[in-house]
Order: sequence, then structure tokens, then C-alpha cells
Amino acid sequence: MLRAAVELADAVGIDAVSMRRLAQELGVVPMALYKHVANKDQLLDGMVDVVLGEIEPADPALDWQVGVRARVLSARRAVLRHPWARQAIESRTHRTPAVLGYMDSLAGTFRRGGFSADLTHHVMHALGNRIWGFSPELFDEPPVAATTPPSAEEQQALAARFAEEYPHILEIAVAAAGGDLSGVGTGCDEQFEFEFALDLLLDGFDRLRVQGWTSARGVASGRA
Amino acid sequence: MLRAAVELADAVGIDAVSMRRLAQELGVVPMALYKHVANKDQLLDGMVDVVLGEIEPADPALDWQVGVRARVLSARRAVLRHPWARQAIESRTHRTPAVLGYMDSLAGTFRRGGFSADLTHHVMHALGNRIWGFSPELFDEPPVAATTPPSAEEQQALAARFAEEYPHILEIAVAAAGGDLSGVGTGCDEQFEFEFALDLLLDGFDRLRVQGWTSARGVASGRA
DNA sequence: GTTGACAGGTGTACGGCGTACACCTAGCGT
DNA sequence: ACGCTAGGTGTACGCCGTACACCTGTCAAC
Repeated sequence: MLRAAVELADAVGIDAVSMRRLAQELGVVPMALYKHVANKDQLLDGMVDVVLGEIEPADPALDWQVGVRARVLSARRAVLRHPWARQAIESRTHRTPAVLGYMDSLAGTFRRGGFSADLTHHVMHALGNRIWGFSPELFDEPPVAATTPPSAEEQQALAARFAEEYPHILEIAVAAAGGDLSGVGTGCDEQFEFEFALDLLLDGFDRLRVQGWTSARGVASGRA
Repeated sequence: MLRAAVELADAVGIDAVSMRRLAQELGVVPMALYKHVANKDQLLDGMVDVVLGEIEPADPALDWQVGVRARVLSARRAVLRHPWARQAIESRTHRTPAVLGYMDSLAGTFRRGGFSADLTHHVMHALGNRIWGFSPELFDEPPVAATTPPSAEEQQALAARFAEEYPHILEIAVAAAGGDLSGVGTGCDEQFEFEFALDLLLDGFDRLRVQGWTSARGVASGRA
């Protein structure tokens, strides 16, 4: 069913993907879809996960910089294969397992490359903007120790599972909270992250300017 | 009316802004709105322009880096003031005068700072992602010499008007086409732009890594 | 002072949307 | 033989954007 939805979106665009239209495509009555997804939002989440699943896995043998580059470009390729994906990803606020998994593995690449958890945190933010646009809250803390209602034991189990599944994200979150575990879940300082990435770019711009950088335009078809 | 729409969106979110709801808010029948905008898309365009209008004007006395930084942060503030604005901006593909004006003035700041038209082009792309997310086509060439139908004279007049209004954008477009004016309108090499910005970031990351960068977290409340 | 254009508000209607709710049916473990 | 359950059905409600025909007040030109 998700496959059908993705194909339909590829064919007619995301706006034309309605529960009714998708049902028709599947030769089924609209309400039948609700036996598989709770609502349309969940359908979109699923579709996004399909696209994210197309991102090639990390190659741990690669140097961190090459590895990250390859990973991000692979993500870009996946998104470009489905023109509707960018908009869909940006409209989602949920952190599905696919999103968390991708983030965690990317964070792992940085860590193995010698980045501190702290620095990893910030560069992930800076990169986040590049990978899926302007989604500050994307990195906000998942409910590892935030919500109160569920029983303390369930809570523990959930946290443990999270720690096992996404060790790097947890590590980063802890680092971001300054080692103060109780503060985990308060979210990031978005303004800091924004300026961090902005200044990184501006400094890069300046370096290119002083060295008289110019694109290879004109000779051959450009770009190496 | 645009003011009312913006206020409504601020109050109840962009999804709840419907022609009907907005009309009700204005004490008017839904169809009355269509005397002022052609359709809902145009309403959203107008709302985005209102937000863009809140961006503070450039201060030409500032150093380019300080100036760009101030401008981008001002844009961010405007967008943050209207939580719906990010999504709305990203969903628009039109280049309204407000967007073009902002881009042109930003490009001018780079040019005055000693950037070549070529480099300005690329850094604008790199920054574009930061300002309003992942909108590759935002910088695609406006129809300065692209569409065929309108009479050659009208065409000329339009191009002249564009050149006067947005000189820097034009300059950049020409530079991007490699001085070959006939090629203007073919759009940018998005893959190149993407990798350009990505590598700029990765290089910046590496520099921070080797110098053992760490956020000021822990002392005081962080961030200067 | 009449007239006619025009800006802008009105009312009705259509087709599409997401989805709540009640119902049906086939297959299967007991 | 029986009840559970996964999954498909049909109807209905209240939203949405907007096409189309109509009305009303204002004001310039005659």
C-alpha cells in the first residue's frame, strides 16, 4: 500500500494523492485504507520512510568526510528520485524510526572520525538544514525521559531500547544537556545552531573570496 | 485584507486559514475575497510578501560579512515571528517582487564586499538553503529572455525594467550563463550548487575538529 | 439629473476532501 | 460449530476552493 502511494505520488504529484484517489488506484473503497493507517498523516509518514529507506547504508571503511559526503549525496539522490519527497519531509514533524536511524548512523560517522559528541551535535544541525531543509525541531529531544504518564518501568525499558537503537543520538543529547541528564528533553538552542551554521558558511565564503575562487565554468562542463 | 490573513494565521495557524474562515473574520461572504485575489495561492503569496516586508533593509555602511549576517538574522526573526511563514515560503515557487528585491539587495552586499558575480551566485545558493530551506528552483532564472509569446518590444521593455529593478540578480544570471546571454534562462546546475555548499560546510567542520572546537556550554548560559 | 461603468459584496451550487460510524465477510484457531 | 479478528463496504457529515449569476453603491461624463 505504501508502495502504491509512493508510485502514485511519483506519477501525479503529492497534492493529488488523496485517500480517495489512492483507494481507487488500489481498487478498493476509501475507508478500507484506514485499516492500515490511522489517518493521512500516518500515510505521509510511511511514504517518507520509504524514501528514506532508499538511502544507501553507511560504509564504515570510508574516511569520515568522504563517508558523510557520500551519505548526504545518497540522501539527495533519493529525494530527487521522488520530486514530492522534499515537501513531504519538510511537512512532517515526527521523528520516525527511519529518520532516527539515518541520523544516528550519520552521527556515528562523525564520532568515529574524531568529532566530540558536542561538535557532532552542532555539525549535525548545520547539515540538517542541508539534508532536509529548514527543520529546527527535527533534532529536538525525543521523549527519552520527558513525558511523565507511562509507568516508571515501561519508561526505563523504552529508554533502554532507545539507547540501544540510537546510541549516538542519545550521546549527543546528553552532551547537549551538558551532562545534566535531567535537562535532556528541553530541546536545543536553535538560535545558537542557526548562527553556528551561518557563521561557518560566512567564514567559508570569506576564504573563497580572498583566494579569488572561481568556478571552473567555461572549461569543459564544469564541476569535477 | 492581507493584514487580516496574516493575523489570522498567527492566531490559528496556516492550515486553519481558509477563504471561508478569513471571510468570516472579515465579516464578509467568502466569494467577496475573490475581488481582491485571484485564488488562494495568490493570497499566500501576498502573506509571504508581508512577512518578507518585515525584514529590515540593508545597511550599506556595514562590512559585507556583518551586513549579510544582520540581514539573514533579520529574515530569520521575521520568519520566527510568524510560525507559519517557513512552511508558507517553502510551499511558494513564485518569485514575487519582495523575494527578488531581498535577493537582489543581498547580492549587492556581496558584490560591494568584493565578491565576483560568479562567487556571489554560488554563495547566494549556499545561503538560500539557510534562509528559506531547500528551494533549489528559487534561483532559477526569471523569464528575462525565456518565454516567447509576448511581442519583442514588450519583451525588451520587461527585460529593461527587470535590469533596472534587480541589477545584481541579472548580473549573476549572466555570469552563471558564462557570459552567453542566449543561455540565460536554462537554470542553474543544482547539483553543483548543492555540492558547493556541502563541501564548504564539511571543510568548516574539519577545521573545527582539528582545532578542538567546543561550544561554550557550561560556563554561563552559553552563546555570546 | 440621468446614465452607465465599475468596484466590490452576495447567494447558490458543485465536486472534492478527510474521516466517523455501523456493518459485512472470509479465514482460522479452538 | 463457534467466535475472533483482519480487512473490505456504504453512508453520511462538515469542511474546502471556487465558478457563475446577481445585486448595490459611487462617481464621472454627458
